[in-house]
Amino acid sequence: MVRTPILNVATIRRLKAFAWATDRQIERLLSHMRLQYVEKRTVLFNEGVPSDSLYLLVSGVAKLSLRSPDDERVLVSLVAPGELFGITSLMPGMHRAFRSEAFSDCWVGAVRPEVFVTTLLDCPFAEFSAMMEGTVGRWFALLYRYTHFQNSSLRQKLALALLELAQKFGVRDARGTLLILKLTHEDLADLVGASRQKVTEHMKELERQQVLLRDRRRLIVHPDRLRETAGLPVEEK
Amino acid sequence: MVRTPILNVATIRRLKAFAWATDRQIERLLSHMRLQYVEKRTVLFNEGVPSDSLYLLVSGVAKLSLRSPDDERVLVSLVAPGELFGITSLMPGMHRAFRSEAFSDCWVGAVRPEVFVTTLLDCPFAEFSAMMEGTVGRWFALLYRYTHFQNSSLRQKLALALLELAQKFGVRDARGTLLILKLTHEDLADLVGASRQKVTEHMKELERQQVLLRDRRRLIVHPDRLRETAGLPVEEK
DNA sequence: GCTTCTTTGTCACCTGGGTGACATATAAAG
DNA sequence: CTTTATATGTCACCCAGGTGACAAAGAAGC
Repeated sequence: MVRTPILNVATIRRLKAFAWATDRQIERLLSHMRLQYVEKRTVLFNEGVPSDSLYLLVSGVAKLSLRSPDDERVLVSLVAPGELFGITSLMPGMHRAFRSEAFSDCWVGAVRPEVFVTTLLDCPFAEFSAMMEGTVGRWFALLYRYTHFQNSSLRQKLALALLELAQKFGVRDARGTLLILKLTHEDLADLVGASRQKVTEHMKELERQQVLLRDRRRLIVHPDRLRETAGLPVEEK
Repeated sequence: MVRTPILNVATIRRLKAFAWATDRQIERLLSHMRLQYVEKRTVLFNEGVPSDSLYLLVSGVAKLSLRSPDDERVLVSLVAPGELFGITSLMPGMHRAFRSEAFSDCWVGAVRPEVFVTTLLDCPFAEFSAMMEGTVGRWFALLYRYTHFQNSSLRQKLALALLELAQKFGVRDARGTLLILKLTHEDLADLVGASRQKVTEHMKELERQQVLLRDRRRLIVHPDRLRETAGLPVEEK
């Protein structure tokens, strides 16, 4: 039998969660928090689904993971009691980046992100979340790339890196997406953590496969084919 | 000769920066922004230094990098015009995670983070930054680990992952830091993106070297020696 | 034009870590 | 105390990618 934990200000303080908040704020927040028991191995949310809740791990251990190209699970992080997770919910329209599941039996508190922001910060949710997106949103893209690097071949890493570059520096072109940057193979190698020589080899190969082409020192890439070689589900954002 | 760009609301809109802000807010922000020209290869800030400015890339390309254990440079990201960078300045007392330098000649605008927050969001800086730290701070630790994985050997990755776990799940113990978690080698393998077998081998080796020891199925690690095998500067944070 | 520097392309060779296949421990279940 | 499942150890073998070395192309300077 499982004893339901008591969630009050003292518990929160012991967990060292919301350390910056006042007792009054925490009380208000708790009154909006749904506490739930999650059995080991149960999935709380899956990557890709819309995110509408923010979670506080009260006890147990939670796990964040994602599926890599070759269908392996990458364990991104283990969540400790007192940690907030499901943070994509703080950014408007952002979908879950990772799957979350209980690594052991857990007690989890869930709040709506709007409630979270408006109780702890005296500011409209829409403004806060726009701010978050504008500042840390970019870092998420980085985390995305790096977590997906795990268990990927050099070819896949290259494709992933080029995709990110295409989003940032690409302009539409008759032949594909032109990167307005002069990148050497050495730069690319540093970006994906590989040797210059192997990057050269793979770039040649990608050219051969029509995934990209070069006009002088400028790259023109074909995003759809890049997604494919990166082993991503074709289409979507 | 270099022509100084004009920074006004129209320019900002063209750059698609601060898309969520009103014209008035942008005007106020611009009045506090110092515009500077940065020549290719010039370092704007180094990893590890206190962060007191937030930057907007106006033109050119900037580069974020870090030094890996074996003293190689890891190119973490290339920054495009319109992007904000130097975001650690939004979190109190946080030091720069990466070095930033001009990848090409750049024009960069700098603001104090307090000004940034208080002009764009009607809320005290201290509250906002505490909130940021409490929510996205954890994600930075993740990004830190993953960027440092680049160019690291399996042994170093393991050490890095164990360090992170020690911070989250460790309790002081006579013999070191005890991880209150039962982790299988398979879990560790998923965490660092390696095969179970090799993890077993390296864990044995780390035991032999007194970097960690096992009490039944619980791990006791020695953080300082872990830092060392991870190739990190010993001590600090 | 020639010279020099940087970038690309292609080798041959080596090594860290993946894979499959076991044996042995340890824990859980009955 | 058995039985069964799950974790750990160890090995032989293979391969992606690192390393060094060098040639060929572009760029840039003079």
